[in-house]
Amino acid sequence: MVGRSKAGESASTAELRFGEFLQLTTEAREFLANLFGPPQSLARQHVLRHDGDPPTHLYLLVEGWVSASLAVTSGKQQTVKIHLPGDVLGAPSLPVARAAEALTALTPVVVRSVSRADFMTAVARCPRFAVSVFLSAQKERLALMSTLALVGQTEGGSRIAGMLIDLYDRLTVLGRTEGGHMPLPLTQHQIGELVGLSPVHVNRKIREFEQAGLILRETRTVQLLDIDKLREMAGLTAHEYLRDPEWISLP
Amino acid sequence: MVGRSKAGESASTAELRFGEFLQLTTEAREFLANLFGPPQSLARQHVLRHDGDPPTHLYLLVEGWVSASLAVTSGKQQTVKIHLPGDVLGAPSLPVARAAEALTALTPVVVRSVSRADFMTAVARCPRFAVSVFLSAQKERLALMSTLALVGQTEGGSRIAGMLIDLYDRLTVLGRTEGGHMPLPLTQHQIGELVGLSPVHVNRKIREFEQAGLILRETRTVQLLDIDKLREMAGLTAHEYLRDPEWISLP
DNA sequence: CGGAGTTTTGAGGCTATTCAAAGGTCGTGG
DNA sequence: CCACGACCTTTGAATAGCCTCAAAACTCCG
Repeated sequence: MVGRSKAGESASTAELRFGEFLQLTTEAREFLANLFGPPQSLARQHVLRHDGDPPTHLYLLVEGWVSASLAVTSGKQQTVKIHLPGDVLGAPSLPVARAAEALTALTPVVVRSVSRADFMTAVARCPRFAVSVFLSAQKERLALMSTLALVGQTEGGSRIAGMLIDLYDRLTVLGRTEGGHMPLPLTQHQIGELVGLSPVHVNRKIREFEQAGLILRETRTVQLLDIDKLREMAGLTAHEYLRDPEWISLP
Repeated sequence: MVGRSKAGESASTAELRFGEFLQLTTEAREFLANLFGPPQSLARQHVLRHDGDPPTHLYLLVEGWVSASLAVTSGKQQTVKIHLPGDVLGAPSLPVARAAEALTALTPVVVRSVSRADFMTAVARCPRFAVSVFLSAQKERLALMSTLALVGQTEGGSRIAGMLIDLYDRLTVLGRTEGGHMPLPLTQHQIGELVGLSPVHVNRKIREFEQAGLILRETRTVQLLDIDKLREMAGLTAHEYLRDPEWISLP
């Protein structure tokens, strides 16, 4: 693992996602390594794709955070997903002529791109890949459904707790948390766009959390002091994802 | 078209969905006809699946309306999707051990079921089917993203307008609207669970809509009197879905 | 050190919620 | 066919949660 090359690391990012539900064969590893283009570095604030752009490419996020957001008339924006390393960006707009979501780098990022033609060809040619990306898409649906439930049915405190727990759990899988400690490179304004609250109200709630001893803020970082309490506030049932389920028989 | 058999009608329901993005081959038609089991009738209020149940099957909705909803602690519920004829029910829970969404018949319904094993085998064996269901899944993600944007960023009136327009457009594709007229077999409580408002507030807003001359209510039916105005209130950009895009090359 | 962006705080107002109760509608059983 | 009960809709009043506006304090980068 030590001294692995840049290309090697990128490949492992791809395997992280596409091997999530299915064991990867050596052949599939080979296949994945060549599907995505070379790593590209982009600065914070860079817009990978505006909404309305023709969705010609998908991106594999290798490093950094990216937001996917929708504009509503009245100038407001809803962030529908915070993408973390390993995520595939831009897939929801595959079946439409103009991209629905804007993709914006929240931190400096590294991505590898693939044309939608190449991506869909891979889906059609490689059953293992098809099953994998199909199940990933369903997982994303579940994530959106959970967020919708949170935003639609709970008050501010629960929403923010839910957002923190979601990011914490996902970062933990990536090995990027440590004793309740996690990176959080989001402004309070951005948190508001994520959970459907005004920046001012986000501030008051976060402040309450801190005074209640639930969290501790540092620069671009938070420490979750009472994860169980936060999880309970969010009030969502955690999902147990299946790996290599017996009911999938590949040809 | 006249005097078509029950089985024939069911098959056409399947083709409606799976031929949405791709032309169906005769072979694929054959394939689809045998994938789903026989039509089953279920009464209104019947729960096809509780949340927490093992998600052993998917369902093709042939006739009627079905809601997919998530429970949050505090006893509230968020309806994440109103399913109409042609929809596939239950797919989001494919990758998890216990179903996240409950599926409830809002009207008397007819469904055809398929085991998840058979469904996933079809994905793995038939590239055309894989591409089709993959794109359908992305379309569902877009729908959820739009709903989330509506619920997260707009006030009550816009949310209800958005819900009406969404259902109107989907029913129109199915040929079930006529001059602004559409079926609406939802209680105001259910509308509230859909858009994140209390039943009382839903009532007041709907009442306002009626007094403003935007809609006209009849039993289990609404007439949209000013569709353009409602669409503007919703404030979401409509998506242009692609059929048989040139960038999909099948083996 | 300057300036842009971010966080914090206060005040007032609006939207939506809860609770409670009355009035309707519909299906069902007598 | 009518009467009853369950559910749904409607209305009012009080309250809670959140928003907007505005300005001050702070942070970070150049």
